[in-house]
Amino acid sequence: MTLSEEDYIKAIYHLGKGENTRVSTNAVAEKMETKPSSVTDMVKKLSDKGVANYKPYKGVSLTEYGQKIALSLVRKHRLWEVFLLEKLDFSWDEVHDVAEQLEHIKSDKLIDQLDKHLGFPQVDPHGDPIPSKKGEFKKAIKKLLSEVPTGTSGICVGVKDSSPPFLKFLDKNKIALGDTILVLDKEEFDGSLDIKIKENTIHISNLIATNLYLKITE
Amino acid sequence: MTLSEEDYIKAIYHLGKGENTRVSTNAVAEKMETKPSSVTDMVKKLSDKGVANYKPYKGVSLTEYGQKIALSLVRKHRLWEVFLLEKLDFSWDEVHDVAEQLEHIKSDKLIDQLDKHLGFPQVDPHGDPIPSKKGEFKKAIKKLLSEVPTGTSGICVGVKDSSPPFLKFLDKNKIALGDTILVLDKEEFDGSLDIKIKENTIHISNLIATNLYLKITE
DNA sequence: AATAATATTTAGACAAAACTAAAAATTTGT
DNA sequence: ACAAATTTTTAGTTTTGTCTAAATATTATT
Repeated sequence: MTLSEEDYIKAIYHLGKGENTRVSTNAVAEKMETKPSSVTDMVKKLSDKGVANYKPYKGVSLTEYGQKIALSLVRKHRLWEVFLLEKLDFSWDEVHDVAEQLEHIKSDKLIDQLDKHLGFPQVDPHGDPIPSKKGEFKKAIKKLLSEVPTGTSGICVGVKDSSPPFLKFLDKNKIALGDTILVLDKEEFDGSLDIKIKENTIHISNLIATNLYLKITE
Repeated sequence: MTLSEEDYIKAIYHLGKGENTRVSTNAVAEKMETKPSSVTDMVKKLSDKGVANYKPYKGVSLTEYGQKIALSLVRKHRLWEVFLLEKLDFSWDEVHDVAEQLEHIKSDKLIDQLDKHLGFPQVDPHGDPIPSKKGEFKKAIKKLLSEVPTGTSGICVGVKDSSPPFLKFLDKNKIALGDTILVLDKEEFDGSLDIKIKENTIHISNLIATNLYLKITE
């Protein structure tokens, strides 16, 4: 697969949210920052190659083969993200763009050894699961911290309220995007909770918990 | 620079052996495994871009700017080679092809952090020096083990005699390509020497020493 | 159900990087 | 120095991936 073909495969995969749903030409064009006519040309080619399933005016989906390729790209992307964050001290928001380039490197040995070097991680820095070599992986869902049951562990991936006072609060309590959070206990009465975050145990109010998004894998 | 342009720049650089000498169209074509006419087109383009200096029928050389680009590519290539060998357990002969892809990744932070992660190595697994961020580096030369003075340290990069008995000897004495060798002592009388190789000190005959190539940086 | 709005495809063109075949310049051999 | 051999360039094509503009199909509106 060429670089460009791989990018289209990934776009179709992500627009279909991992399900094998048809996606529209315009949706792909917007995601790829290209024109719909270019998309038509490319999905025809991908169809000829047995990667995609294209019906004029009806959108595209990936074939089994196409999904395999997509999952292998996702695996590579997420492993590189872990590498950049853990070994090269990149920050949470810097990893994506470089991983976008690294995912196209072609070498099975490279990715197997990278996986080993990183200790076979299960999720990337954004809390998304890393597909296995065979393409198996658990789904991840995003939930408010206030909505998960006691005992749940997840990765902090976003805030609902992004006002300066709230962000300042997070900073003061050393809660950052990318941190792993474990819910230790929930107080029925006021909805406050005890959480473990980076070796520390802290107590937070319900208001805080209703403004923090967690990504959890089932 | 595009991927293809970068490959041409590297080819011109290496054919000129790092010196800023003119190289012929045919030489570039052979190295790039392409046709001379394609080279003519490309070097014209590189000239227009201020990267190369092309005179019809007289060959090409790199401008100052072109040399900077070449050195940055060499730096990236060699750092990735060290990474593959030291962190991902690649072998001596597997690193080149993958590094050839990785060297095109565009991210200054990536390469700076990789350098740090590897402990700022001075040479790559083939004994070739790694240019600094600014493009400075020492020259490396290849010499027979028998010809270097006592106290010299270098990397074993090749054999003159590649007959099975000799290769078997090397294997038995645990001498492999990529190993660092330090010359401890030379015996005037028969030209035999004491060398340190991977924590072990061994004694080898002159015949052996005249068949092993070492790469040393001044 | 007819028309308007939107989405998609087709047709034709372009830039990058390669190729082939033929022409032109340079180098070599005598 | 001149013909032969070699090297290099030019001119014209091809492929990949993109674009614009025009045509066509689908969906929405009244």
